[in-house]
This record gives sequence, C-alpha cells and structure tokens, in this order.
Amino acid sequence: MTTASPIAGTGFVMALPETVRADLLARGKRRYFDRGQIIQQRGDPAREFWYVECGSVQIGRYGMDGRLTLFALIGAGETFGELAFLGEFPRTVDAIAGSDCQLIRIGDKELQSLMDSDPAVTRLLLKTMALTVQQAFNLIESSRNLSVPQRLAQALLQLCGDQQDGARIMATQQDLANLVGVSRVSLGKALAGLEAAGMIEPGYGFVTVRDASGLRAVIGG
Amino acid sequence: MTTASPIAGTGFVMALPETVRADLLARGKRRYFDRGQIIQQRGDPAREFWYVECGSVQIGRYGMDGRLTLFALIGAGETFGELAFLGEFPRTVDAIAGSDCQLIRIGDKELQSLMDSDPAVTRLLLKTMALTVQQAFNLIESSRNLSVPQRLAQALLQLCGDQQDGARIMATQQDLANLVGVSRVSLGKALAGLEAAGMIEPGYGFVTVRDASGLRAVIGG
DNA sequence: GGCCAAATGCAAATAAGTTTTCAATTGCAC
DNA sequence: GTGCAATTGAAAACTTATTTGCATTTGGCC
Repeated sequence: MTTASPIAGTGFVMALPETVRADLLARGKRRYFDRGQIIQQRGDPAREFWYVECGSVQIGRYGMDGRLTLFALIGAGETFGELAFLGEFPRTVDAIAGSDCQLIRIGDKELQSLMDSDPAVTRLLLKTMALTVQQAFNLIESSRNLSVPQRLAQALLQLCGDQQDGARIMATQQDLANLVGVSRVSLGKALAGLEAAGMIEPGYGFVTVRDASGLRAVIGG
Repeated sequence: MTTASPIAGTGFVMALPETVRADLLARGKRRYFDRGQIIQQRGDPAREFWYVECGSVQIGRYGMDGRLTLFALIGAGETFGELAFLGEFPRTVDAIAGSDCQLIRIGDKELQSLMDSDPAVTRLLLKTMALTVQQAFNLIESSRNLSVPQRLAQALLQLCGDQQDGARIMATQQDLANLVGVSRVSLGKALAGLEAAGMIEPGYGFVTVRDASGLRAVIGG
C-alpha cells in the first residue's frame, strides 16, 4: 500500500490496526465539503485532523498575490492535519476541497487518548512524519533537478497511486500546474508531450494514464 | 533561540532539559571530521544520530550526475540524523562536513532509552519533526515564488541565526548555490546585487552580513 | 437547443537562469 | 616568495519557463 500523494497526506490512519482504526473513525464526525470550499486556513488553531473518505483535498498555501502553492493532493484513505496538531502550532497550510468530498473530523482529544492508550501509536506517528519529511525532500530535489515533463510524470504517477494504467486523475491543468509549480502554459506543453508519447490522454478536467511504465521511464532518463 | 538552518537540522537536543541533555551528550562519542569528509551516505543503516558541537555539516543528496542538492547547513548546537532513525528506514540523505567539525555520535540505544524513560521526549521529537516539515514547506514555497536574490537573502538570514549584523557565514558561493538551488553564476550575480545594496560583503570563502534588516526587506518586497 | 463559465489551446514577446569558457584573485603550503 | 589549487568574476550563447492576450472547446444549466 503506497501513499498516493506527494506529501502532507499520510497513511497514518490506514496503517493502524483494523480494529483501532474502525474505533477511531467511529468517534469522528463525518463532514461534507463542496469543491473549492476551504477546509482549514493558515493561522487556524489546530484542534483536529482529517481522514478523507472520498474525494480529494488540496494542501498548500495561498500567497498574498493570490497564487496557490500546492504541496499535495490528498485522496481517499489518507489523512491530513496531524502536523500542526502534533507540532502544537496553528495551521501553517490551507486545505481546499479539490472536489466534492466527504471527510471524517477527528478531534485532538481522540488522537491524544489514542496516543496515551498505546505507545505504538506514537511510534507510528513518528514514522509517518519521518516519511513525510523524506517526501518533502524528494519534492525539493525533483523541483531542482528535473524538467517540467519529468516532474509532471512524477506527479501523475503519485496521483494514480496503486491503480496504474487506466487511472483517471481528476485534476485540471491549473491544479496540476499549482502542484508541479509551473505556469499553466508550461504544464499544458508538458502534457501535450506526454500525450504525443502515448503515455496519457488529457481530458476536460482530468487526465487518463495509459502507460505508467512509460512515465517512470521519463523520470529515469 | 531560533533554528539557524533551513531544515533537516533540528534543535531537538537543545530543547531538552539541561540535565537530560548533558547526560545524553555524555553518553555519546565525540568524533572529528575534516572538511569535505562524508559523515553518512544514502542507504547506510540508521543506527545513530549526531549532535554538532562545532563546525558545520551539509545535508543533501548527490545526484547520479554528481550535482549536490543541499537541504540544510547544520551548525553548532543542532542535531541531524534522527529522521531515518525514527522512520526506521536507511539514510535517505548524505551528510558532508562543510568545515572541519566536531560531532557527538549518539547511538540508537541511547535515544531509545531516553524515549522510554520519558514520554515528554517523544512528544518533543514529534514537535521537532513537525517543525521540520513546516520548514520544508517553507523551502518549497520560497523556491517557487521567490527570486534568486530573495532566496539568497533568506538563506543568509537563516545561516547567521541569532547573531545578526556582522555575522560571518563560512560558505563558498558554490555551497550557497547548492543550498539555494541555482548555478554558481546566478548566485554570484545575486550576491553582487546584495553587495551593491550594502547589505553584505562577500569574501573569499565567506560572506559577511552587514544589514540583516535590509535582507529581510528584500524578502518581503 | 442555446447560453455561459470553466477549461484548454495557441502564439509571440519577455524574462530568468544555465552552460560554457576563460581570466583574475585569494590563500595556503612549501 | 613561489607555486598551486580553490575560489571568484565576467561575458556570450543558449535553454527554459513566464507572461500576456485571445481563440476555441467542453459541459452543465436554463
């Protein structure tokens, strides 16, 4: 079970033992967000974290100029928001619903009591966060050393996760551009390149992956 | 007490209570490294972490093409190497002595027993790592939205830490270029720009900060 | 079907940073 | 002091990505 998104979203909840997970999620409250709706904002107190049941969530920061810097697109089964909570500081990132989505809100008390009840949970959190840091490093390294098509290929592979060929990624070119960190124009060109190579098929608001191993080859060479 | 380096180096040890810290460091073994010497490499098993007594350590990754991607320059009082240890995976970054330096090696057993003896330590580790992730996000955001001079100003400010005006940063232009993520040529130009503004004085193998608040202004606008 | 906003496609001008090459300078070792 | 390697400075050609403006397409909605 690999993590589908670049960073910031973790498989923490998924990694919990079945019964513990079910119990934790049962304690949470289900909430729904429409596409584009803001789930959390920089500066908010961190009193909860979220589990994504379905849909996708964008994690990033709005600059004062309105530009959005995305760090991750979180998908079903993933978690976000533990960071600020564990770090005991206010939110440092914004979370926006990337599509209509259904989340479970887990309060600080629930997580705290879970941590208290079982030291293995804390251990798991440490492990998860260490992984997050490594993924952040990967992102930095990629953005410095890889070309836009390579970074796009990388992002697409991460977004389609386990499901490989045939996966449909629900994201606009602008979304992908915010994620990869380039302009929409550049992203469009990169998409066209990958399409010409027969690896993907761009659609209106989505991208279909046709040849995942081809994408991997793009990154490698 | 702020953290002097961008990321990857943490103030974990410094944040420990005085007596605990002294005890932990006393258990470690002091080791010396010459400038340029490799302290740890990607893939190495993570059986220890390091506390920097003096000198500086570069944390980054060598690409297959020989290029070095730096994530942080770790200075005295900071710690590195807990990540892979806590994540229970092999080293994912290389560490190179940025100058002749003196480190204390703290074995996994020591940290483990410290964690077992006091739950607050684990809590502190979580907090520290959460901070590291945020700093990684900062780095990503900067590299996407700021110009080279701005990023350089940011790096210089972080490198001089508490000590502001008059601080001498021991790093070559190439080191800074690797840290900021640009070519030496671009970094040289950015340095020249800041020098023209009277904010810094470049030297041979070092940079002196003359006007820290000026540097902050560069980042802001 | 027709309208409309969102999303995509396209092209030219511009800006930013890289690469490459070579010269000049610095500081250390002998 | 001399020699040498490391570091810095500088210039030109090149590559890459951005910006800007507008046309086209798509899909939902009335």
